[in-house]
Amino acid sequence: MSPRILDNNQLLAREQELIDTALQIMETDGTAGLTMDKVVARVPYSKGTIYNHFTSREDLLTGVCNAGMSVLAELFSRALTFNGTTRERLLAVQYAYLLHALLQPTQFMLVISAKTASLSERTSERRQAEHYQLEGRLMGPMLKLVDEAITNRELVLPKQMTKQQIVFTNWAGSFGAIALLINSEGKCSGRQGLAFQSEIFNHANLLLDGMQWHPLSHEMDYYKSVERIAQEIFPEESAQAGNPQYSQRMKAN
Amino acid sequence: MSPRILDNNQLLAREQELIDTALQIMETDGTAGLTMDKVVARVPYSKGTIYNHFTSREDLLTGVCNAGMSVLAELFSRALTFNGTTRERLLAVQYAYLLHALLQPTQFMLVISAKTASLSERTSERRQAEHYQLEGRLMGPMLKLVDEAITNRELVLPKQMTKQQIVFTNWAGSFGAIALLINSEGKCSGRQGLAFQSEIFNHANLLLDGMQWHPLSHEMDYYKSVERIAQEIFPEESAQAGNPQYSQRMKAN
DNA sequence: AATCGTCAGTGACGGATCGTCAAAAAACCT
DNA sequence: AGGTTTTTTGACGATCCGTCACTGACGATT
Repeated sequence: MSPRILDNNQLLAREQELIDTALQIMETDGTAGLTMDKVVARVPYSKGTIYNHFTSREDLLTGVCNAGMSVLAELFSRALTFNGTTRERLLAVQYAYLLHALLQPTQFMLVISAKTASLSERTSERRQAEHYQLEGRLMGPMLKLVDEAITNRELVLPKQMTKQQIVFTNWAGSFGAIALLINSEGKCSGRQGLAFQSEIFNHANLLLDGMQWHPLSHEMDYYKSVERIAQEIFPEESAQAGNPQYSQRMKAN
Repeated sequence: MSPRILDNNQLLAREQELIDTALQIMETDGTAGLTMDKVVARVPYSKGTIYNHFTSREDLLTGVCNAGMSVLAELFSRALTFNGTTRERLLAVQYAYLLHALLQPTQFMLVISAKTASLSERTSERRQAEHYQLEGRLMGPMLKLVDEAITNRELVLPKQMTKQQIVFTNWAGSFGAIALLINSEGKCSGRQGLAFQSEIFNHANLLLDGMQWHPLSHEMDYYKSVERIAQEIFPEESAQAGNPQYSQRMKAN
């Protein structure tokens, strides 16, 4: 009656292997350069087997996207362990978001593509559900942070705004700034490197000041906070992302 | 020596015709559904002729994007004629942006795709230059608005921020909020219609309050402003975008 | 008027890609 | 060992991109 039931763990491992290879290809050839045939060539399975895991190329892309969201959730958790005010910890989360975007620009942009009709329509139910669940895992901690800020009296909810809206508006701001900058390397006259980072934090600080999330930016030096976040929470990642001074211990100048 | 010289105006007209057909296809089949063969089928020219105008499918996409930016620039100009404070007029520009996104979601998303390497690498020099020039035509008026606000004393430049950064951060905020919402119809639990609009304006108002652009949102009812903008400047477009109450004169209830 | 030279236009074709499916191989059961 | 069910395979049809050898239209020249 049941000749062989495929080991579920083995299946998941293979799925991860496929996602990893897909990501490798995308890092060199871009999203448009990802081809099922290329994946087949790099992997000991045939095309048919791959299509047993992913219903289409788009389904595979959503898989890569979900994998990225998963590591991002991990970064968010770490960010929230920062020792500081709620506003500083929110900044830490945004810094994590920025790091992720710098280290994995392809995956970062994938999040918006995944919401496109042409992608989501061709994505399997299962993976779509996984996607929503991951969104929750990203939003959840930030909602809790807002709660905490409210009970701490560091934030009072602006008129007719919900906690969800607070989180959304912060996310949207970071996303927009990063998305517009990340694909403008050396195009619009001279913004690069540190400018990138400061745009994101200018935006975040203006927004947080606007909603009166204390301490306001004139009451506290948030540039210092960002440096502390980079050094204490994300030294490795900051170094990789092009801020070598934050890496553990470089030969001092 | 010169058997036949192609009329330049005729060429431009044909190019526009091709862009229009491409846009029509994209409206029904999505960006991914745009195919050169489909364009050929709808047009009295052969594939070779089309490739005389556009070096690749991506070049055509950039052409469609540029056309969208051109009408957006027109909307911006109209928005700036609103009779009100500088901050109200900036809101009008953002409202124009929102309208454009609602009416032409495909073209709206194209702006970010156009910055992707896979697209810009395959776009002709000519059209790339046109693209940058259009960016200028969008940014220019907003820079002038910031200038005006500064001389009016309605805005003082925050520490270490340039006028360009002010404009960028506003643009990024609107872009992020719209981009995240526009592809979430009925997915994330219940946001729709008016919620869409209010998210964008919550974000803009928080940001503008944060940079102390007067009058602040507690000093003035900006919901009223938005309604005035919709009625006085964009009645037709607002109606099309799903706010029928703003259309010129409906049979009153 | 006949001929020639130039250039826009054409569409069949090569190469690449997606996703399928009939058949082969492998695993399991008795 | 033989039979049954699951899994894998890769050749194949369909689609799409972009090219290029060819066609034909038009003006210039004789």
